[in-house]
Amino acid sequence: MRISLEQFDKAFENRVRLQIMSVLAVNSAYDFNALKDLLQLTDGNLASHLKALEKEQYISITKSFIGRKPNTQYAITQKGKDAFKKHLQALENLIKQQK
Amino acid sequence: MRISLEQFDKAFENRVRLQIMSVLAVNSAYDFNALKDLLQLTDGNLASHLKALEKEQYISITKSFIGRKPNTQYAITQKGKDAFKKHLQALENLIKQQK
DNA sequence: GAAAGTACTTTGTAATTCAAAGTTGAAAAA
DNA sequence: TTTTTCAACTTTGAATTACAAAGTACTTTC
Repeated sequence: MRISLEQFDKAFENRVRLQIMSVLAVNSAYDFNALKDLLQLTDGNLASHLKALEKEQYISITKSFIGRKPNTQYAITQKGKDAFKKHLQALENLIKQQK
Repeated sequence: MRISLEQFDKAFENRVRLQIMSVLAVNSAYDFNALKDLLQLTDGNLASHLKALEKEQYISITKSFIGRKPNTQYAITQKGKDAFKKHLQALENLIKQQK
């Protein structure tokens, strides 16, 4: 017997990125500072994880101003949704085997 | 709101170790070559992942001979069971939020 | 004009991952 | 009895990843 490790998405192996995707999957958009607060990360670290997800085209970035303050919103893309769903399915299968 | 990233176990972040734990959770024991075959890894790579899990005391190692050949068996410990269960619970919660 | 806030980027260091090569000890083959 | 083989590692080295901290650019508020 063999197990394919490729059912799991490398981009979601890190728990910060897993959580970011989880948040963006259930919220139509989320901004930088709210994510930073939610996940308790330094801004540099958060920015680099977001960049990694953007590089995979799993999230999109929209910059604007709210009042006079700059605001960056992150949203999941269709590609991101598909990939995340597939990853969760793989995790679910693994969990199911345990029961 | 805040999310604790610590609900996820660092030792299980890597998908090789996640799969090893999954196999050992449902099999009372598994040997080196069977794991190697199952996961399609080089022996060095597998040995290092097993060592990482042993270091956490999540698995135990039993060396013996089968016929005249050396055989190393790996088994999950109680500590490993508890940690793995907790990790799966965290994953399950994350999945549940998506539905 | 100084300080503060947003959202980065850069820098530097430490940790992680992996393949490949080397090692050990016992057994089988020559 | 020397050699080869096999199991199960350990070591090495290189690439990648993760993270904090510091630096940057632009703007606004004091």
